[in-house]
Amino acid sequence: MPSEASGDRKRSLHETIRSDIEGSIVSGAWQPGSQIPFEQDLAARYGCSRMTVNKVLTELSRAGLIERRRKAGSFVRRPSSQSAVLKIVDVRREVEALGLPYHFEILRRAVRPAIKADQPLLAVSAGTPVLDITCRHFAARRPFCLEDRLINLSAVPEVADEGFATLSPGAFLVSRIPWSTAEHRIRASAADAAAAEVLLVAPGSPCLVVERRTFDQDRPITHVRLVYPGDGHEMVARFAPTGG
Amino acid sequence: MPSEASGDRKRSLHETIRSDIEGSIVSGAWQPGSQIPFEQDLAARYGCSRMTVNKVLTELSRAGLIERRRKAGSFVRRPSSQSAVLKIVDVRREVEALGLPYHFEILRRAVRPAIKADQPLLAVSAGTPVLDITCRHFAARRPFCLEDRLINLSAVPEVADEGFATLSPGAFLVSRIPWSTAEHRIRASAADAAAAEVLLVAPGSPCLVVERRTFDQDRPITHVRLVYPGDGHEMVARFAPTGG
DNA sequence: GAGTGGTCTAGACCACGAT
DNA sequence: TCGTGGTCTAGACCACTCA
Repeated sequence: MPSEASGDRKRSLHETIRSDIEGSIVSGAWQPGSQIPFEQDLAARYGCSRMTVNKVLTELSRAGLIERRRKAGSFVRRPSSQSAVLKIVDVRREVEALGLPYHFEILRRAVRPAIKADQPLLAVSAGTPVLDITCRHFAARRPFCLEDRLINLSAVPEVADEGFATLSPGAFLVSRIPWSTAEHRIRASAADAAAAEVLLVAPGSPCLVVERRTFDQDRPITHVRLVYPGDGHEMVARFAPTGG
Repeated sequence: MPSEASGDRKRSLHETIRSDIEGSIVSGAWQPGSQIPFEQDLAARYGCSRMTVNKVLTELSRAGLIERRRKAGSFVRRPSSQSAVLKIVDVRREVEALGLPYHFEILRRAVRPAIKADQPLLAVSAGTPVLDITCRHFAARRPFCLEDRLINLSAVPEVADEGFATLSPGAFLVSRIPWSTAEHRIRASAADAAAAEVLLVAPGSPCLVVERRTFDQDRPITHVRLVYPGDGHEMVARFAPTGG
């Protein structure tokens, strides 16, 4: 199994091991759910110490390719539905990173009880008070992003009194509210009439839509949908194989 | 600087160290660009071996929080403009995660010298041999994704002889080639005529476009553009703030 | 040249969890 | 119970790079 193949440039031992295992998984040679060799066996096979193998398997575990259980061993993880792990900061930071002046405006704001249609977005029972807010972000005075947000007021009651004079709803929440989990969805979508009007694009033109649900210990905090118009917006990411 | 605070029982030493350093960085106590202590100093400060500190700093480096240079030391990285950090495994795994049968086909394949137009995609000098390949991925026999890929043959010469009979180009590369960095761009785009025909959608309909450039130690390996048709495709991500 | 990070070793002890 | 992974050590050598 050790590759030691011809033409391999100078690679460290753990890189070689990792590449071998990753290849076996991605190629399907090691099926999801199947057990991979124990650390000791891999160490013997590669003629190295267990630490070196452990480093590789720990990385693969963090990367989500394998799952490890004490006493049981390590297993190829079933490809989870998550195809992406994503971090997003704040629209303001996003705009300023482009070197453009930023401002935003609140288009709509209402405190109301949650209705059934809210539940796929914000998992609260009907009747729970929510803050329903729409906001438009600008970069260099041009519409940059449309934000529709629901906030669970039973989890964050103090938001009801916030005027969002300087901080946008998203920035306010980030600064005040702890959260434990977030879930993102990214997709391409055609602009509907309302979004097209607000974003100054033609109806039906492609938009990048980012939806995020944020939880604190399984308690829903907020749901936000960000609509970025047209080809203009790119999300750029740079990362290394194992890093978070 | 060691926390050693009350109630920190359950955490391992390297978690404690990581948390301390991460805190100093995100709180702004350690400004971007400033140097952080050497491994030996941190080891002495925490009374542990250099390996333990090295593990933490390697993780932080992979996570993009710090930058490390031999002889010079480790430094707090300036927050980059990246709005997202993203991991994508492989289209095959993506499809199988949806519980759908997967297959792919090679639509076009050519070995040719790089031209100037390639340079924004793959940073190789003109004339360098590249493999230019187009491939269509299917989920449940319906077009799922269109892949246009350039591979730097001077970095990966063995790919020129690969038939991609069972492994798609992406899976093949992952299984064979080490990489140190990848850069992703995600955007919404209107399907052009060619893509629309191959993906069986109407021209101009919104598509999710993911572009990825992969490097091994600053040497370009491959550029790939994945076009996912319509509203159908979502990238879902779940993550926690700690960034593990 | 000298000092840093990058990697690796050959041990060790512990915690967890399957049996 | 007892084998596995999780963690840590106290060394070591090498490669890179700054001075």
